[in-house]
Amino acid sequence: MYFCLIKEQPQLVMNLEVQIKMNPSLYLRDPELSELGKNIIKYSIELIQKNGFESFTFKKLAEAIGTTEAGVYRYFENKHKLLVYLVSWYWGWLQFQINYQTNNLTDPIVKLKKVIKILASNVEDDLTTSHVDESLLYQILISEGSKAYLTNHVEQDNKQQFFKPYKDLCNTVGEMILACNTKYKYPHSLSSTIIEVAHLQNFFMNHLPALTDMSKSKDEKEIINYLEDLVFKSIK
Amino acid sequence: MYFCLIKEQPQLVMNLEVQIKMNPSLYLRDPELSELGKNIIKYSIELIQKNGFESFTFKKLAEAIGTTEAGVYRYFENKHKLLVYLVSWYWGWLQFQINYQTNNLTDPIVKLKKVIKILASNVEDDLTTSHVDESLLYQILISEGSKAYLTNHVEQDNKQQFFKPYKDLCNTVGEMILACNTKYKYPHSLSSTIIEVAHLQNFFMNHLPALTDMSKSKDEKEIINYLEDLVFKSIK
DNA sequence: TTTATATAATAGTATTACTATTATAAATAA
DNA sequence: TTATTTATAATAGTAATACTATTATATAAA
Repeated sequence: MYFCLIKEQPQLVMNLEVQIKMNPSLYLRDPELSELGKNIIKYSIELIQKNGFESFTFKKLAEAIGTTEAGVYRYFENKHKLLVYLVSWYWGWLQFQINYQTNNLTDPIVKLKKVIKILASNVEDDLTTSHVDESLLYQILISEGSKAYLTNHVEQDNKQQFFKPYKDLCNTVGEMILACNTKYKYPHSLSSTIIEVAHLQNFFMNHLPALTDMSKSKDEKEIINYLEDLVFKSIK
Repeated sequence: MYFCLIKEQPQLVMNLEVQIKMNPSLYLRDPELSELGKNIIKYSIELIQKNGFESFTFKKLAEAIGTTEAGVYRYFENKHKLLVYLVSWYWGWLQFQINYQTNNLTDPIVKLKKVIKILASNVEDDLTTSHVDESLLYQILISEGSKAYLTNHVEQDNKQQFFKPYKDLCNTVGEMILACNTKYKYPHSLSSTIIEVAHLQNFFMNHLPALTDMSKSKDEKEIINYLEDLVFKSIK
């Protein structure tokens, strides 16, 4: 299980809050368990989205929060692990969203279309996760997501299960592809292709429009159309 | 024009050498015009491929070559511009390869298949480019290629035409897609998708096999099969 | 009350990414 | 020829980054 519902302030109201279960190897101290920890998550999302991962430092983060550099280091070993934490959090949250939103659907094609839409859409901030702005996190995934695994230490990171949420999601989508056509030969590859291309085309559309055909409208609906065309022609 | 044939050692033999014309904004001094410059290219390819771009520094490069850090800084402003230089060089070289190898083909489908193969294959070292090992450079493109544009300064870089070779290649492949089916709606997006997915699936196959269906064989021919399936079902 | 334990702040260090200054060599002009 | 410009290279820095070690403070248990 990757997520659970927890009660907060049980003495006041039944305030259900979604919490994504994270791999403990990603952090030194669980950021969910303190105000400082939650601020580290909140402000790192803001800073990385605003200035990019390269210019993001723990010193700048600490200044934004009003703590010291060492304060941040007590929670995360380095900025790369913090990025992997944020990216994993997003995959876990997406997994929850997909399960939740496709739960009631029976037609596998309708289901897969819904998933493509979820993968390629900038969501509104989910208010059940107070310190995480999913909309900003989606932007981070587009611009910085692949940097979580494009390193020289991917294989060690993989051994520590850092990419399990991504692989789980890829499996879920792969199964939905097979539900449409059991004979399709590349369910996992197509699944990772949809996920990555959704982000890439979004980045290109906004920054390098010559690499897409969605340059004029800059509308993510066009990316959804392109992906639907790609996927359903492939598995038909 | 992005490439030309130049003569070297004309007094000895007609030794034709392919030279890729590079955007002068990428360097402070043209590395092609001196021994030190050529060594910077050669050893940066070796070091980045071996240890990854993050751990690559001008100091380590200088030590490998036998010069000083400041010696490298005379050629490149920073390591990111050097990466963009290498990536651009590769796209220019690929453009040349594609033009050269599909020149004689008339059937647009045969032509596009050839292009997919070129895009997804690890080439052997092209001996006409003495100081560049294309095979290592291909590995760099897979692991580090997207870092050339996934920055906060993409748009400034784009204004300086840093990504022109990539866009030109994307256009060439896009035209070949249209030659197969003039009514296909997403030639540029499909083109950038093929190029990026060729690299991504290769990386996943070798490092995160759960994200692909080519994990057992680890054979790039399977990536070519997957891409052919994807492309020709899409444009049919 | 003492002692352990957790947490936080201070003050460092090694490395990275550069830059400014000085030195040397080659090319050209007087 | 010598003087002078120009180009190139080496030395020695600096500011910022990515950490770490040590010390201080607060809290909780014995």
